[in-house]
Formats: sequence, C-alpha cells, structure tokens
Amino acid sequence: MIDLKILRENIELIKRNCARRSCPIDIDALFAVDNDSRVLLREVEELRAERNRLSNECRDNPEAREQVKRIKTELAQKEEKQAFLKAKLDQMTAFLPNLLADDVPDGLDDSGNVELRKVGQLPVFDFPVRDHQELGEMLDIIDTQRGAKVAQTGFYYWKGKGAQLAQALFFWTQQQLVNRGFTLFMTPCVAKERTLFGTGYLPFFADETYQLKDEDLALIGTSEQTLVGYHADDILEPETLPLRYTAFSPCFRTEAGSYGRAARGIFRVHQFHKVEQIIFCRPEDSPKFHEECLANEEYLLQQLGLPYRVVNVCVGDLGAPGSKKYDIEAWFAGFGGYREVTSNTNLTAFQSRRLNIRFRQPEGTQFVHTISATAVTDRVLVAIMENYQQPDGSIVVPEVLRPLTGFDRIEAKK
RNA sequence: GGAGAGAUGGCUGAGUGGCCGAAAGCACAGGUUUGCUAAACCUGCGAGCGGGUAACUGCUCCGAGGGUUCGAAUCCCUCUCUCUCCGCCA
Repeated sequence: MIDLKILRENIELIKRNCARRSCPIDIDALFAVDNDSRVLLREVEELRAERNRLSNECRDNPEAREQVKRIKTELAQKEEKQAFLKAKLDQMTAFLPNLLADDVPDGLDDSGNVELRKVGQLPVFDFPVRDHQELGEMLDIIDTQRGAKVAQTGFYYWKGKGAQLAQALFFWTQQQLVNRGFTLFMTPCVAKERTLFGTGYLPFFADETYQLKDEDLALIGTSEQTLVGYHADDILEPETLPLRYTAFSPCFRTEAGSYGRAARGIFRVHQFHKVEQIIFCRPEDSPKFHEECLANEEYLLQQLGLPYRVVNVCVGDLGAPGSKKYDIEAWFAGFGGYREVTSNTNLTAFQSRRLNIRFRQPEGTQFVHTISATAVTDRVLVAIMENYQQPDGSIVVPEVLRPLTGFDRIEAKK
C-alpha cells in the first residue's frame, strides 16, 4: 500500500512506477474513484455535522427531532454509496505495488538482475561432483522418499548428522545475529489473513499459502509475517528504533507449478527452515539498514566459507511490496552455478502502512520502514554439502560449525 | 472441554443516555525554581481523515459488527479476543 496523497499530488509518479513494473492497474480510474469517494465523504460529513448540531437542540426544541429524522434518511443513502466507493477503492489499492527505489535495474525476470560483486574462491574438484540429492541419499542424511510418504512430494527429512548439521547452522546463525544486536524470537507458525495482507503476501502471493480449513489462519510462509505483524497498530517510541528482530521458523509454501531441473533435491520444497532478519527503522535510515542486513548475510556466508555473488534485483523479479531487493546467490558445486540463498528487501512503508506501525514524532506519528532479509535457510546447508564434498561422497563440516556439531565430517556408513 | 470476569488514550485506570474524545495517575514535551548522578511546581499532551495561508475548524474512533434513540463509551443483540479457576495435556 502506498500513500494516496502521492496519487493526488503526483499521479504521473505512480503511473511511471506502474509502467516500470508492468502493472496493469488503471491509475486514472483509481484516481477517479478516490476523487468521487472523497467528494461524497465531504457531503456525508456535512450532513453529520448538521445532525449533530440539531441533536443538541432537541431537549428544548421538539421540532428539531423531526429535522434530524429527515436528515438521517438522506444520510443513510449517501453513507451507503460512500462505503461502496471506499470498498472499491480499497480493492484497487490492495494491488498497488510499492514505489521503486531509483537504482532498481529494469528487466522482466531474474536475467535482468545486476551483479554487484563476486566473493570467494570457487572450489575445484578433481573428481566427478555429486549434487546434494545424490549426496543426501549416499550419506542417509536427506530423505525425500519418506517425506513424500508421510506428507507429500516436496516435504523431506533431515536425518542423523544431516539434522545435527542443520541444527548447528541455525543455532550458530541465531547467535551471530544476537551478537549483532538482534532480539531473538520464537513465533507462531500460523497467522491470520490480516497479518498476511499487512506484510504484502496477500493478495500478491495468495496461491503460495497453505490455508487452514475453516479458520482465519494460514501456515506462515516466513517468520517475517509474524515478526512484522508483531507490531501491528503499535506506536513505537523513536528512541527504541531501530528494532532488530530475528527468528528461526519453518516456512510453508505451496510452490504451485514449479518443477524441473531446478527443483531436483530439496532446493525448492513446500517446507523449509529459515533464520530471518527484520528491522524496523526511521524512514531516512532504511537504505542504511538494508545494507546492514546484506552485510550480515555476506558475513555469515564468508564465515561458512561459501563463495557467492550479490545481485541487485531488477524490477521484474522484485515483487510488488518491495522497493529494492538484494539477492545473494551462493555457488552450488553439484549444480554447477550460482543459486539464490538469501533475499533482502527494503519494504519502505509498504508493510507499516498496511499494518499501521508508526513511531512518535513531535509533529505527529509517522510510519516506520521495514527491512526483511534472510539470514540462512536449508539452501545454505545444500551449498555446504555440494561445496564441501569429498571424493568418497563424505562432507567436511565448515569450521565455525564444528564446535556445535561435535564432528568435522559426515561419512557414508560402511 | 467446564465455570466466571473483562476489553476505554503510549501504559494504569475512572466513567451506566446529552455538559465525555473521555477523570486521575504514570510516561512524554516545554517552562519556572532550588541546585547537582535529581526533586518540586506550572503548562501542554489520544489516533485517523478533511477544510483553511493561519488562528481555527468539521467528521470518525472507548474490542468488531448490527440495533434502540432526536442523541450511545454508557441500553439491546451477535461475534472476536483476553484474563482467572477447574479438567486435560507437550
């Protein structure tokens, strides 16, 4: 959701933004509905003022009561019309995308993303490399077969030392973020529609969510939803900003219609696990904290010894709620290429406006900005497997995780 | 699952039909004074949406939605949520 004042004052800005995003919303129609709605609202308010004034005379002027009754009839009609227009307006604005930052590249899909830098040495192998699916089966640490049996295709088990490695990675990451000023949360794994709408997952990604039957609840697609929703309707004290939050949670996505080579193994699944970074900050600070989250992501990957590249995500790959997004793509030796492992979005006031998250200012309240960024997910484990593999299929554990795993290598059972 | 209580401004908490957008306290902001890791006193201070250069001013909001009434935080109905006790339970 964006500020409708911008629509009224600078409609061309909105049009250009929608054009860049190939967003088909008819802005002129939107403007007209907004205008009609506001004209009518003023009429309604004038009638209400008249009604209120007369009501105060009623105790000693019985005639006023009759006048009030007449006004009420007229008022009811206008109120109904106004409510209709307002609902129509809300419906139209629900799909309005966020304003893009100036330095977002053009492009229709991820091929338009702009690489900012490559970091780390690619591993060199003098043996045929395996991908994580093969390694996972060899080492008996990933079980997709039984995931499908027990749940569905797209669900899987981490098992044995694989599960231990996963727990180590997630715990280590949470500790790193706590050390960097983040408050750790454990959040609900379900959220109501208002929360999903407010965080921008509805209506834009409606077919991605697992809805609970007969409940106003869906499984969370990310703890971003519950962490940002945490402050819905709050007025934050400015001295508490920025608020840095992190959580580890499972993430559920229906992933309607994504198959093929890119989906081999557990790269794209219905349930994955993520440590998230969320920052609430003053509007002028959001670019700075967007960079901070990126720096955290890079730090973690460097500590883990994973080569990666950073890309500035283009318009077509950005998503409507975001104003700017950085992805990090790690090197996957088994896959033989860079693939997305983190995603870091500056949502500016898009979420805070929908969720009514403000902070106090001398001249009134103002919407905060929110940053939402991955720290690590299972995909990082996949990268570790593929990049740290040995000729016999065993996997060396990255050094920083060894104190937590208690072992430095995962080997196949003889 | 059973029984009861409740939902008011950033927080605590008064308020049972018009003088209530709402007492009081806390917190916060500005000021005065005494001075010294602070206290006392004074003043201001809910949110949202409009109109006006401005002073100022209109509308809405006391969990949500409906109803009664000339008039609802206050009465009625429905729903949601929270808390307490009991039961069950990781």
